[in-house]
Amino acid sequence: MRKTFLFMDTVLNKVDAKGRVSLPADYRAIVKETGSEIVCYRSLSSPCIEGCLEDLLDKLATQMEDSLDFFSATQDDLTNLVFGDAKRYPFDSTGRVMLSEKLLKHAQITDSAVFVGKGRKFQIWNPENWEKEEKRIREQVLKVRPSLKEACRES
Amino acid sequence: MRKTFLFMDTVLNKVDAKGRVSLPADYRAIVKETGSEIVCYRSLSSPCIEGCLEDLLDKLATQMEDSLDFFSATQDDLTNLVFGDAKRYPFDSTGRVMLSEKLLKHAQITDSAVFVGKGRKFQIWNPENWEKEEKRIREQVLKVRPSLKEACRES
DNA sequence: TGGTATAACATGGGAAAACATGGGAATCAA
DNA sequence: TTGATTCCCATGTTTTCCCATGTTATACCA
Repeated sequence: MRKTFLFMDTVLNKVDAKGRVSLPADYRAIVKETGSEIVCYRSLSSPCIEGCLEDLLDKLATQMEDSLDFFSATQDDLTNLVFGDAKRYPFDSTGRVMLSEKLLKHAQITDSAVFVGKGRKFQIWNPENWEKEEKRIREQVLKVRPSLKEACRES
Repeated sequence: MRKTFLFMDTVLNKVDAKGRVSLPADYRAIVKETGSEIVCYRSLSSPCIEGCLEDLLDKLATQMEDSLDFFSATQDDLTNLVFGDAKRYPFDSTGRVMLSEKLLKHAQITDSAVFVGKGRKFQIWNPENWEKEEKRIREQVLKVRPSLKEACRES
């Protein structure tokens, strides 16, 4: 049994006519070993799909549940947004998930998609969009190089 | 056997002439696997129906019982309202619940309803109302974005 | 090192199961 | 009896499951 579970690497896969995509093998291994499930939702900040293990969202739900604040308005908004958009995406015996119309549209994905590891989460991008985004990020990082340490701590 | 039980996603279903609605399949799976029951009540803050597992209300009751002086009188009143309004909603063999006149009226639901996941709870909205509400929430959340980041980083 | 066998993987397509939904019969209460 | 509620069956659609194929990566042996 391994100790760490990190979504890594960048993998390009095809999206077929039914909206199915192969989940990278490494990701599938994580799901199997943790006994959890993949959950996806529209990224709040970028035109991409974001995914993580259901465990992560469950932690969030437990925090809310235990906060002794059953009727908080702020919590209400947040939970609606997060859980209302998220959905389980189990993969079949060949390792594919079926992404919904809503997600594909948000990420402008048609016939192929790029999986990008982010540690505890991962993202799914339209290939061209990701190319631009990666370039943007690299430039941005170089620009703020001196305070790079700082920036990483934030996110 | 899964580890986590979260109401998620946004699902639009029809309400037939008898007042019956299909409970989303994922929700039914949760009910079956937990052996609990769906409980619904009128939301205190919004024109919608709120639902959860009976287990959750039991937990709320326990919290009230164990830390009486911890809660404000207001919280106490709110809890009374919920328990006074809540009722079990079992589903039939085809997976449908029959929502009461009272609930439907409160949520202004006539011929279709939207189920919105909230983690340990879920809501049922009139489709048009939900559309407006979601827009409102998105704007609201973006406004307080920094604290959202905070919340996500935690988990 | 080079070449081959083997396994893992991505992907296409079709069959089977699950699902939402309409309608009717049976049951129950006023 | 009337109206409402529960239960069951029927149908069309969507989703899931499973088999087949080609490709890539890995392991093995000479």
